[in-house]
Amino acid sequence: MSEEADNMPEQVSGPPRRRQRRKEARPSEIVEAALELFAERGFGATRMEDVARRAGVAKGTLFVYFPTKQDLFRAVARTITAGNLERLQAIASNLERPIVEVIPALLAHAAIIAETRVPSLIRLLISESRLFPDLARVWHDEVVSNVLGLLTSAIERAQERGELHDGDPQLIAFSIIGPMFSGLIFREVMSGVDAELPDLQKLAAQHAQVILRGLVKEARPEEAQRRS
Amino acid sequence: MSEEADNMPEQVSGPPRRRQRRKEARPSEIVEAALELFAERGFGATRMEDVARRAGVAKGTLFVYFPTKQDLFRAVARTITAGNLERLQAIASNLERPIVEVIPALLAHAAIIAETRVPSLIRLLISESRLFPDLARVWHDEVVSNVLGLLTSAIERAQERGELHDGDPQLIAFSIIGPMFSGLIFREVMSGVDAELPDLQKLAAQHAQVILRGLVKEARPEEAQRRS
Amino acid sequence: MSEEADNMPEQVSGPPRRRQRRKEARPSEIVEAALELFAERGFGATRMEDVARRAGVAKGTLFVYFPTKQDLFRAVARTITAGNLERLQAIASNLERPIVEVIPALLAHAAIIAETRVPSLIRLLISESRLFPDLARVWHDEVVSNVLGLLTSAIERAQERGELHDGDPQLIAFSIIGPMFSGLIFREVMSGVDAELPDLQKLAAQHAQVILRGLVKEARPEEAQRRS
Amino acid sequence: MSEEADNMPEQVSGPPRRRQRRKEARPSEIVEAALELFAERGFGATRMEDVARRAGVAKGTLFVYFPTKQDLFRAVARTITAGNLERLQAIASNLERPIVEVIPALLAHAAIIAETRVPSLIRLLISESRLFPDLARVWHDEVVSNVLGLLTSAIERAQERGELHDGDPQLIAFSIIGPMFSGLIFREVMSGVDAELPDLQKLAAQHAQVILRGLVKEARPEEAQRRS
DNA sequence: TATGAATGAGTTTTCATTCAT
DNA sequence: GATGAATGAAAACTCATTCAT
Repeated sequence: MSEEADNMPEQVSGPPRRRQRRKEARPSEIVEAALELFAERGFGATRMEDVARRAGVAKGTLFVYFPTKQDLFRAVARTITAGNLERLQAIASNLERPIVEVIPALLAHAAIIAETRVPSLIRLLISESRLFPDLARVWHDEVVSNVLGLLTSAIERAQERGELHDGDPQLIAFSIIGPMFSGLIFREVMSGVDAELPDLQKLAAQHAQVILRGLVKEARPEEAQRRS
Repeated sequence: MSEEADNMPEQVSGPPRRRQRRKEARPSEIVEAALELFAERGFGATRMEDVARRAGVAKGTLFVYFPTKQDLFRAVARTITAGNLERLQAIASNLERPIVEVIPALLAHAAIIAETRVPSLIRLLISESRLFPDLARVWHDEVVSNVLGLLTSAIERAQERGELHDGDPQLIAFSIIGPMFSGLIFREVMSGVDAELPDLQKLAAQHAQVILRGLVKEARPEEAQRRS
Repeated sequence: MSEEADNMPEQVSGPPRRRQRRKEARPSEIVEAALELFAERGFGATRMEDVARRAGVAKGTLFVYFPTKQDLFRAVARTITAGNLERLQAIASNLERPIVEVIPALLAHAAIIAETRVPSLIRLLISESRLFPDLARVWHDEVVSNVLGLLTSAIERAQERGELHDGDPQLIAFSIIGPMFSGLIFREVMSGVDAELPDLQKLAAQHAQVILRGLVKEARPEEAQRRS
Repeated sequence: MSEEADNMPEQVSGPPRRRQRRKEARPSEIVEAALELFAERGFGATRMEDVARRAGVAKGTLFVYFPTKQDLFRAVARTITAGNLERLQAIASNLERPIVEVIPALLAHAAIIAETRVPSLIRLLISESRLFPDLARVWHDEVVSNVLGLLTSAIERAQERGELHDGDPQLIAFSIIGPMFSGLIFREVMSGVDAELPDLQKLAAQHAQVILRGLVKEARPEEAQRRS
């Protein structure tokens, strides 16, 4: 397994310039380093010393900004949440379009996200929400319920317009997103296994087709696709 | 005598369950106790002492059967896998039926599984596969690829029979199972949050309807349902 | 300054017999070692590692019996208090005698105590009651108020019998004991200084004479002394 | 910016007292702040950061004037000693008067001192003389031996004049001052306990009466008092 | 000089693991 | 085998002290 400080060239090279003063930058540098390590190894298996090393600061410096390891983790969690809030804006702004366009776009977007480090952050949140119960709450309130809420109301509107079949909109949201989420977790967990990983790009495209065929009333999803 | 008894650390876990002293059962009792605790708290946050207490044995006894904590975890992982293999037999035996029957049954089955402790075990595997890379491999080889494989070939056969639309069968499998898997993880992670949790029974029923409509060629899924 | 492990011959000699099992004895051995070091250096300047070394156990063993350093200190404080309670019995049993006998005996007793480690324990309590507020309370309730209370009521009885001059009995108690206490503290604090330290034996004898002359009505304290 | 501000450790000590920025005053302001904190918490439990905050300067500034924490403590000790030297002058100038006047005045003076912060300084010296052996020496040479010396020679002169009974003058000094010293320590240590604390004013008056009766030859102490 | 962010040696504390009984 | 007291390496955390600004 790879030790830390392997892919952070600016750290190891040359004599470490000591005692740089950059109070503004420090906390976020530390949070960023911690985020990487927590995502790689989880909370318990990450040592403060490793975080310090990756952030390029002394062990004690961490405690200048974060009194305990748990506080550091909470800051990391907040950063993750905040980062995803931005992403939400982009999604939200698209949800006014016709549902037959929204769904493929949303799924394609999910496939793109899967190429970022978001999947490993999701894995982190799934793992550590056991030990940090409020983590699940924050993540729910600030991210999950938003995505789900926006999608759900878009579905409701489409149902009211008679475009979609009836059905609980929240569950329909699961029907739409679920396969992408599962694929993303699958890839994340199985990345080390030399198994055939699902191509999320293709999954997005194919699932869009299937789910639209299942959801859209009287519609030839093929036509819908063609239009977009 | 025990003047300091009030200073001794009190464990969070309940009263020690003194089980029947059956020598042969020891290892599996220990594994069972460890399974519960690992699922509750994760590998890192579970102390061997807690496992011992819950198993009703002395700390040292754990090491008689499992040389290290990691070995204990591997035994736990093996048990989880084995447990699910049995479940697989049941699923497999049903996959010969017409696909319009298989899919609703499979989803209903997933909804039932969600009521067991399987979801927390899945969470455990998602969490700890970071630290135990072979865990992901074993889990993949023995469980996931089996389920996915069986379902995939059922889909292939149905496609060959002209019952289903074309499409990558493996990705179709994700379209089918993904929403249930996601709902199950959602419930697991958000159980502590007073949020509206998806009803997996309903999700299974509704998703079956939607996905069949999306997948089945020329078929009125309603008819399919009626037939079953 | 003398390093530890200097006056504990049985510790250093020979290969340390490891892993001796003496659960009964351990806590008190540790408390005893801690007591010595706390008395020598105070709470803050005593390292747990030193306590462990002096007690002849591993660092971790301390934490088996005392979850925190503060808990260890509290156990030490309790031991000190308990030890002095025994001493109190001896004093109490003598207080029924005529006051002219009681006072010289009490002062002589104080001079003897001064030869034990009690003075350094008193110093410890004076020092650390700042950081451990309940320490002062316990010490007051269990020791000080007892000594003072017993002496005070002996004085009251003597006043009622017309043997002693009037006056607040509690303050008279200070007049009696105060010089011995002060001398004891003086010796404790100044022991390292090559100053002339008061001989507490002589102080006890002389102060008895003086204070009796000041307290006893119509009495020739010389006669009182002669009788005893 | 200061996103983590809420994670920063909040100090127990009050709001930073921003004092006038008078360069010359700096060292003594620092010493004063340190004096207060050392007296409140002792040397070990006082952090340099606390001292800086209370002195209204930056942490680094302390080290401009005092190379180490121990040096700061020594400066504090010197200040205490110096402060008391002044007090000594006042006492000394009175010791020429008749002993029956000197003793009550001295005791009354002690009762007044008890209302200042001197008792907590005495406690500090008692506590820290363990770690700072020269502290005891300085304190002895510059304060204690002076008081004791002056009082002792006053007693000697009175003995030579035939006013007082025979006896070791130094021990007589303990008989005189001891109760006040003890009462002062008692109040200091037990101030947090809701116990009955001795009234030092009354103790001074009553002990003066008692001790004079015990010390003065052929004298009615009542007359002596009346004269003063 | 004054500052306060940064440091790192030193302590406390944890807990998997050992081993005498 | 079973036990649980004891261990000690490893981790979290503290704080006097340094030094770039």
